[in-house]
Amino acid sequence: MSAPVRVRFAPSPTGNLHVGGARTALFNWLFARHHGGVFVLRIEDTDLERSQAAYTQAILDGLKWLGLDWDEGPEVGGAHGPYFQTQREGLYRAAVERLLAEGKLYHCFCSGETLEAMRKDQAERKVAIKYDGRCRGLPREEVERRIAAGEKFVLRLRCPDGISVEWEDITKGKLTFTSDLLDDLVVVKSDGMPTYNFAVVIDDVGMQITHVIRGEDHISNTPKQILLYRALEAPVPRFAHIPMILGKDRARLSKRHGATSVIEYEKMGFDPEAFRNYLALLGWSPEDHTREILSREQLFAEFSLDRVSSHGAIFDLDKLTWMNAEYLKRFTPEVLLARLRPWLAKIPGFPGGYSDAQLAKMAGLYRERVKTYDEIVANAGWFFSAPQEYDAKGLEKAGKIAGARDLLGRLIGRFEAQAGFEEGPLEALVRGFAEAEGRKFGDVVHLCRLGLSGRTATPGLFEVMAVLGRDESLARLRRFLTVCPA
RNA sequence: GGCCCCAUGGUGUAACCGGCUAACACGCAGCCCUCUCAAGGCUGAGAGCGCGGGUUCGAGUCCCGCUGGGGCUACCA
Repeated sequence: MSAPVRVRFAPSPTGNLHVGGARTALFNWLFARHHGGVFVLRIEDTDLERSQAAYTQAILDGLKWLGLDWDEGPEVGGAHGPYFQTQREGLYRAAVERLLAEGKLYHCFCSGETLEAMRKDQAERKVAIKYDGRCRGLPREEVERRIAAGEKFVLRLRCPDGISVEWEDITKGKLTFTSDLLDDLVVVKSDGMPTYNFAVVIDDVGMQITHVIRGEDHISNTPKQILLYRALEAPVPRFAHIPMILGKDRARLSKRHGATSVIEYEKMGFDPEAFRNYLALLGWSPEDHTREILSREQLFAEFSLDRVSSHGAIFDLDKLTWMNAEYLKRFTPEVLLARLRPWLAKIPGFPGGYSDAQLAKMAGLYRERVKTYDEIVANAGWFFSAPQEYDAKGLEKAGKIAGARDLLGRLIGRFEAQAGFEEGPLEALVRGFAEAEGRKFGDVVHLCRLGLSGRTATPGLFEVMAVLGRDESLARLRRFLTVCPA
């Protein structure tokens, strides 16, 4: 038995959950579930300037919306907490003291301006930009004196020269870096907070993370972190760097490409399961790639890091939309109604006098006609309030039907005489009526549709009438009679 | 500038350790169905696998170079 799989998603609360982060979280979650491992959520809030508690909540909400549940982390706790980096200062300090005692760190008093000048010079000389180590050999007395004098300093890790740092990345294969190009990275900032690279390593070690699955933008951080693992004499986890999610121009997805945070997709009316399914297929595919609609159980069963592709993937709203529609089509009317309720509630007049059964039937009528939840809001409003106006094109067409108003009048008479109000008999009635009148069935249908909805496009007329009910249908048609072209 | 990653139709992917007429899906076009709109069914266009060299009987699949794209080069994460 190998050690149990422990993975983590470690966002920093400086914004909402982005689709890139969401996909990273998803892959971690799927990997953990596939292996029966543990999925840890850790909040990296060491950037005091930009971190906000509200964002932490937004990220948790985003993960919950996607249905990604974590086994350890905020709200659920766990044996390896705390799960906020700002609450783990003691752990960092202990590590720092140890490394300092072992001579693996050193104090650096260089100011921002000094460093800037150094980099500018290196840039001009077209040489690798890195800290030149000028504080590396400061005498102990000088260090102590300057600290006592209240000078600001950071702590840097002494990086070995001339060695090659490499690891076998699960998705990228063997990756190699020369330590000569690596900075003596800052481990503790002058405000006393650990830097990202340092905190990550301390926490991944402390939380016994076995696999680090993250975006490939972290590849170049990895050798630095490996050096840190070595300094700490801690086991190095496996790494899997997954490709970025890109905009249509192949640049990393950003606001200018459109919506980037998952909350925006929720607001656009996407179903979380569909969104999650779509995200799973961005950079990964199951062995049988002809199947694309995958339940969470199927994803758990089939997810594997070695089937993650190695190049960036463009986020395709069209395909996401298609997938969303596929999900809607698979829902029963009752399930659809349940998911739709928050959206329906925005419609003036909702729920009118309709029973849940009627509402479910209505949802069912739109199931194959809308691709997102908010489309139904835009299209089904007329169910809840009679039309105040009628589609201009529709009226124009009605005007071309000779004697439309009288025709409609006679049809209303027939409806009034009709005992029940089920779609089958209604259709039979209208077909018979059209034939008797020598009219095209379609003309009669279109006239009714316009009268009932004010629209030229709705679900099937007779199904609509059955849901609206006898009284409402007749009331609407009678009103339409007063404005119907003669 | 330096370092690193990547490269199959418009998009997402597939093609096992080299053997294809390069597959699936989205999107697109046309047709069918039809009371509208959808949905559905059928058909089709669209890549010869970034480019150039190798290796091999044979390469999208291996090697080298180039080009292109992306990422990182912070006391941000």
